[in-house]
Amino acid sequence: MTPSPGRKKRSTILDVATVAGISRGTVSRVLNGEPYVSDEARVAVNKAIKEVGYVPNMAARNLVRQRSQAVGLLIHEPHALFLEDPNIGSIMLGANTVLSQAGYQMVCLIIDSELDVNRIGQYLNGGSIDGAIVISAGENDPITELIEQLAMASAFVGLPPNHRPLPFVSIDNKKAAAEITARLKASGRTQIGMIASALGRAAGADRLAGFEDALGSSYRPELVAMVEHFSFDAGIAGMRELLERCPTIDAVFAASDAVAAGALSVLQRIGRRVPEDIAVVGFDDSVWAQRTNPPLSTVRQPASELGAQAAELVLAQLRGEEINRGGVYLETSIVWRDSA
Amino acid sequence: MTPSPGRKKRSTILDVATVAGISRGTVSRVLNGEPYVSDEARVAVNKAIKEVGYVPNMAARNLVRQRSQAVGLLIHEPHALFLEDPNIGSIMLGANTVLSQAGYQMVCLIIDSELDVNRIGQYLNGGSIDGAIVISAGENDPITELIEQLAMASAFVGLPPNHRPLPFVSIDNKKAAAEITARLKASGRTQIGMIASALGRAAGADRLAGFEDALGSSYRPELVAMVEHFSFDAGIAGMRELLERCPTIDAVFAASDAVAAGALSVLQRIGRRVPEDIAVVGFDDSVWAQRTNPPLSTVRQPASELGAQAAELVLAQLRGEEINRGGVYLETSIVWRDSA
DNA sequence: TTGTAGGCGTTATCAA
DNA sequence: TTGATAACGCCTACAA
Repeated sequence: MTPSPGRKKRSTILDVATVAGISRGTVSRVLNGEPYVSDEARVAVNKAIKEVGYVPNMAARNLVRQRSQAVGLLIHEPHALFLEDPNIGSIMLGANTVLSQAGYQMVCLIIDSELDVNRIGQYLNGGSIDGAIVISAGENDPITELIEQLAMASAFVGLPPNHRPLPFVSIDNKKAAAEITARLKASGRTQIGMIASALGRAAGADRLAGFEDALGSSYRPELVAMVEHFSFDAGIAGMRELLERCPTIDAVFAASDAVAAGALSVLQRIGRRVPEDIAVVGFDDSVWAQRTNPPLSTVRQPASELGAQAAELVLAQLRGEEINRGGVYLETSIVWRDSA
Repeated sequence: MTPSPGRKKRSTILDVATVAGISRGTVSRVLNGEPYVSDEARVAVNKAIKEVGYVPNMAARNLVRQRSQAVGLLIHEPHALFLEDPNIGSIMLGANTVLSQAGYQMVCLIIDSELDVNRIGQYLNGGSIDGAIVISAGENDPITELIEQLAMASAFVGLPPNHRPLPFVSIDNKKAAAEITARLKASGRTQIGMIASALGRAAGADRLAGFEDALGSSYRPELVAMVEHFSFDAGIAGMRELLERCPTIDAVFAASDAVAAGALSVLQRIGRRVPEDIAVVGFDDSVWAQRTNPPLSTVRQPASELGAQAAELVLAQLRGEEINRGGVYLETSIVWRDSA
């Protein structure tokens, strides 16, 4: 272990210029690949750069350029969800790929306390990032307000809270929920229930709305259990509640795969056969879906594409382009496995 | 959607000073909570700050201070693992809590391509972060080399690659693996196999070493299946291989819970009862462990504590303190559930 | 094609 | 206790 000797002293453009025997201006031009530099100079500079181990100081560069060439990915999830939600990882990877290719550094900022909220406010406003991708902001999110006030380049994954008119990319949760519910109905089930989660967020509320829509007049409110999160544990609680309220229930639409997995575990424990006695479907087509027993029928959501498109949206704004009003909707599809 | 009008113009210290009717120096002193400022001035400055909506420009501040008050969390995982590994989320949360309380911004940087490697090299060296926490770097990792060369404040979660003498916090994989294997043996199993993963990394290699140690003379090489990753799919492959090589196998130590879950799915499909016919144990005590059927006996690893301690290690170096040579080891424990 | 010099927004040193 | 003023390292007109 080192006795923490402090970082090595970094060399500056001036060092490079001195070694190369030319002016700082020319060094800078080489650095930025500008035209009007003699090959001779270019070669000398590159040599000198290697020699002194020069790396540009970002703070100085950002200061004068008034931009950072970085985009933040803000993650604002309740603890439990953050650990479970496989979509987040895919979204991150998708966004990173796009930003990376455009020469932007993606920096993920996680918001997990009041302290974080303030600090990140500074980070956004202080010029450390040029734009932001926001994942799952809750209602009345202060960060969302800030982003709107600053009119900074941004893109939400999922609908922005409080219907703020901000750029976003999302799936149509309502439509997708209606589709899979309809399929359940078409397969002959008659007592179809739902474990609805996170009703405080658009994704949660819309899935319930789609469920209602699809059922129409046969919708029975007592067959809906409302739970807090899109989590396994919530699935357990929701399934128990449903069974208690209606023991003869023969189908369940769980608001997410994790919820469905929780529900399955309850059914398994009490000996209900899936799908013979009761059908279960989920939402997300996450890694969970293929690993439950039986594997889940579910709605496939293009998670990494959501991240990628959100990144594109931010980049477009950074380029000063007009962007499509009303947000971007990506297609979902139904994946039918054995659980229904 | 806004026509991307560009961000609002930010106000500077000078604006605040003008409004408050005093000099920039005093404003700066108020901002940094320094002594020797009259109450009168302090009040006037705070009022002016609100009035003009001032937020410090980080680039300028970082430039003059020569530090960024930010710590990077570098995630360098193969795609699949990143999406599955529940430890990563806990580590992130643990580290963020500590850094946040110390007034540091944690920024996660994900390394997923060659492009990323170069860009992040600049990010590290260019003064955008003061220190780095590194999760799961592979052998001959260029970023690790850079960190060592720069002698920058750092902490690895898990052992640093190539035995580089860098600060780290880890569990004792070998010891923990030996313990759970011994327990398996003590429970009367006689044909104990292992699905060993990620042998190219210390965590993977050490778990196998511990397994060998515990078995001693009864160790049988043919009862070890080597797989690439700590993943569900690898567990499937490994279990199949083991069954083929030794159909009478009666216990399996899987190198991670995800691997164990994959193994369980194979056993279930072919109708072997767990734990009656064959015992299965995992490693991590991740969310997977409690959700398999039967729930997994496994090694509990204090993931969020690993993140927290890594953060402390970085902070200590940033304060210029000497740090404990030889790294920090955290305790593990065995959690015995129903799978063995 | 190259050099010069002003300025980006803060902090920090020194007088006052 | 406060106000000038010189850095911090880089980019970018402008002049040469």
